[in-house]
Amino acid sequence: MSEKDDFDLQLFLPYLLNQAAEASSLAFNQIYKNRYGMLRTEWRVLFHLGIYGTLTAKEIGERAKSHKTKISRAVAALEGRRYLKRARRENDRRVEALELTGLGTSVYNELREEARRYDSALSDQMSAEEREVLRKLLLRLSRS
Amino acid sequence: MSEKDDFDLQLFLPYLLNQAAEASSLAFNQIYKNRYGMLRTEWRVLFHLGIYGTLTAKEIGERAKSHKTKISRAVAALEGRRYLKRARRENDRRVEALELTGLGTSVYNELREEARRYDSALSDQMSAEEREVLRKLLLRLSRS
DNA sequence: AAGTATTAGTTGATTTTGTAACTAACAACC
DNA sequence: GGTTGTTAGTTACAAAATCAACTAATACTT
Repeated sequence: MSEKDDFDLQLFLPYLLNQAAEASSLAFNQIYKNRYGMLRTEWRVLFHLGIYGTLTAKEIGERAKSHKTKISRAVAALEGRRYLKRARRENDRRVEALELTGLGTSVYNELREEARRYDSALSDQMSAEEREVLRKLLLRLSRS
Repeated sequence: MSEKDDFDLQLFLPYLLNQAAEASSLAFNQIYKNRYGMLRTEWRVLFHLGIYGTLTAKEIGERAKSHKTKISRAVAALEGRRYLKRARRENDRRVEALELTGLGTSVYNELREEARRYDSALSDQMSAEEREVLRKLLLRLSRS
């Protein structure tokens, strides 16, 4: 424990953010992983489609700041599990509109409820003002 | 942009934290990666040793919450680059005490200065109180 | 002191990610 | 209308992370 140097890694924001992100998503990861065999990018795609209805792979990638190969693979996996379907866009046949199936929607609904509960449990550890400050700053950092 | 669902992914803490963590470490990653060819776990090990002087692989793993195989490989890589040296502990020959070499120390010193600058640039985007709240909450979330 | 259990750390196989090159469709320019 | 450039998405290969099995040393138990 005795430091020979006064740099505090625990206070270095990129490190601290990573530790907090990892610790605070651990239990949620287990849910989509163990219960539905989904990967991180897969649940993100699922949520984007659940929330926005119809999107293209490119749009999801931009929103989630994920590379198109990751999205491509996640979409293929979700399609294989019959959670989503693709529809080529007639006026531009490079693009495909992605949309959840009934099955995908019901999985999304379940996971969304889990997410709500999970987020509440985390948020309960802070006051309303703290929560506000935290969300504001994290959003700011996400954009920078 | 039109949502068909009112769940806000941008406000879901595990997601938001991950986005913020990723965005805010991106530029720093480039520094240790491009300048020293280091990987994430490698700079973490380097920093732990730079800060605490001497640690075992196990201790680093506990502090950084990283699995021992990751640490083992990072240690091997840093040793190969002559950034650290190992010393078997005589009273318990399973354990090795890890310590930075002169070269490792100087790399650590440079990176530490980069980290300080980098952290200041991020912190400058917020008020002193905001910074305080953020750090406090992130620490709390890291432990949970 | 022999046998079993633990612990520190490493290695190998599998899975996942990242990078680059690719295909197919469209756009722009001459 | 043919060449060149761009865009959406996929595929192939390399790099890295994860998980399980392993070795070597120590600790417990009888």
